[in-house]
Amino acid sequence: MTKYESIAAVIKQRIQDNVYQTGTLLPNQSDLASEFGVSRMTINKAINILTMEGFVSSQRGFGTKILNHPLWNKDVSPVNEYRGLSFQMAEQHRQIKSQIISFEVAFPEKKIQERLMLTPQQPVYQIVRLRIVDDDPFILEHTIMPVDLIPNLTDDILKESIYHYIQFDLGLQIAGAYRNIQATRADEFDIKYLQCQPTDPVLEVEQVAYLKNGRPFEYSRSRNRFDKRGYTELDMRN
Amino acid sequence: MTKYESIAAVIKQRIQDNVYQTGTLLPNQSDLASEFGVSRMTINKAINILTMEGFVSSQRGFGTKILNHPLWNKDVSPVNEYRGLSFQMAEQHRQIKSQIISFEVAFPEKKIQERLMLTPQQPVYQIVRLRIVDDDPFILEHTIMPVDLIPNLTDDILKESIYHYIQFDLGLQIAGAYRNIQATRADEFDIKYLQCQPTDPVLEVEQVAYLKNGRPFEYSRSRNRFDKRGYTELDMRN
DNA sequence: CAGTGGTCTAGACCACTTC
DNA sequence: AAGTGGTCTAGACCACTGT
Repeated sequence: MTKYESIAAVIKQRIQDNVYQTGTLLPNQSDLASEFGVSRMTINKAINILTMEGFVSSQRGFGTKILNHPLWNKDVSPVNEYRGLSFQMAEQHRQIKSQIISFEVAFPEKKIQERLMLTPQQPVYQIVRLRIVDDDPFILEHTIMPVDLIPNLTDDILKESIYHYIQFDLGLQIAGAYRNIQATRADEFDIKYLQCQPTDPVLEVEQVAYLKNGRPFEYSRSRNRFDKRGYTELDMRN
Repeated sequence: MTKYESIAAVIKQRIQDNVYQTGTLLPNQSDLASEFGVSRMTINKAINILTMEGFVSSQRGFGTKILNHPLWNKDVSPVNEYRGLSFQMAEQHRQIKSQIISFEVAFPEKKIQERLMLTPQQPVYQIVRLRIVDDDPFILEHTIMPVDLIPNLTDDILKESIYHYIQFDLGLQIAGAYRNIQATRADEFDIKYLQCQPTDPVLEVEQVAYLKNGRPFEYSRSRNRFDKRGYTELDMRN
């Protein structure tokens, strides 16, 4: 934990505890620097974090205003995506179960070769999981990963969190992801496992996730019941 | 234009010109600092920009690898959203027309009062526009904005870019936006103006956009023909 | 005008990777 | 051990805001 991260956490707590009130200004950066006994650049970095997370907004020559709008809660996507759906749901005290529909190894088809930068001879896992939240079918997840990058994948890991396994057990560093979100019609799989009607729309999140070394390690298509879940994000900048 | 922005632009150009090749490492930060005649922190900030934009990925103790994956092109969303759809389409050399379906002033209903933080007595614009790209109906956009914040809105502005008017003519600073993306069924409006079938799914992007002073200035629902357009984003971090 | 945040410097120390 | 990027400092100058 760096200094600017801890300071950001403290200020965030003060906002949530109403020590700093919504609509008012934060103390100026010099004062905060004195209080925390750090240089102003460190305060600046802390405030940048809070800006990206939507807690404050700075204006040169004026100050840093506290926003903390109730609309955006912890459900917003980018922040939580890499901790996986399991983590996200636990945070909201919701029970998540993962039912493994299929779990196979095969050679990748052409589109997957391109997306995951593989040769036709590099085997991949092909996983289909149904994510069930509070006993309702929620998301049907088709996941494809290169075997050489994610070795020794087991049923037990799939039932828990793949992301936890990748980051903590394998020690791989995630750089980010490319996503494409679309509305589609329900296909046979959706009808069967998500228990939806043939005429129901489905929200599909297609994702390619990358490691810091540049290698893509996951291609996934998450098919969401349209009436159960949307994709939410907070997009703030300096 | 700051130093780190110009340096980021130069390095980006070198990547696109293959002076720095995909898969190799960037020169180290000290060398780049010498070359550009700036301190290393400035180089670091430049590289942070390139990281967020998906061009490179750094690993402590190793170096900064050049990614530049062909998958993500200029169509990715967060970067372009605030320049408006007009700008985005112009960049891709596509012709966009905006047909004004309706343009009224009214008192806001309850949901809008909450979203835009208004009293029942503060009037809002209610705008419905059909965005037509290359002669095909693309998006049906329902936009609601407070009159006091965005005065003197005219048909001419609506046919061009609202975002240009807000940022350049009114001089307002945009902080960011909250979005919720869902799949829904086509309603009567969609069928009529997007020319879709009653059973077609529709991709709806619901957005509340905020100014730096904390005030929300826009609530919009963009209804996209499911077969014409998805929502794409690149989500990279340090 | 005084006060604010944004940028920038020239160094420093440290965590980490690779050999 | 050598080299890398991440953090941090103590200052400085500047652009911008309010009155």
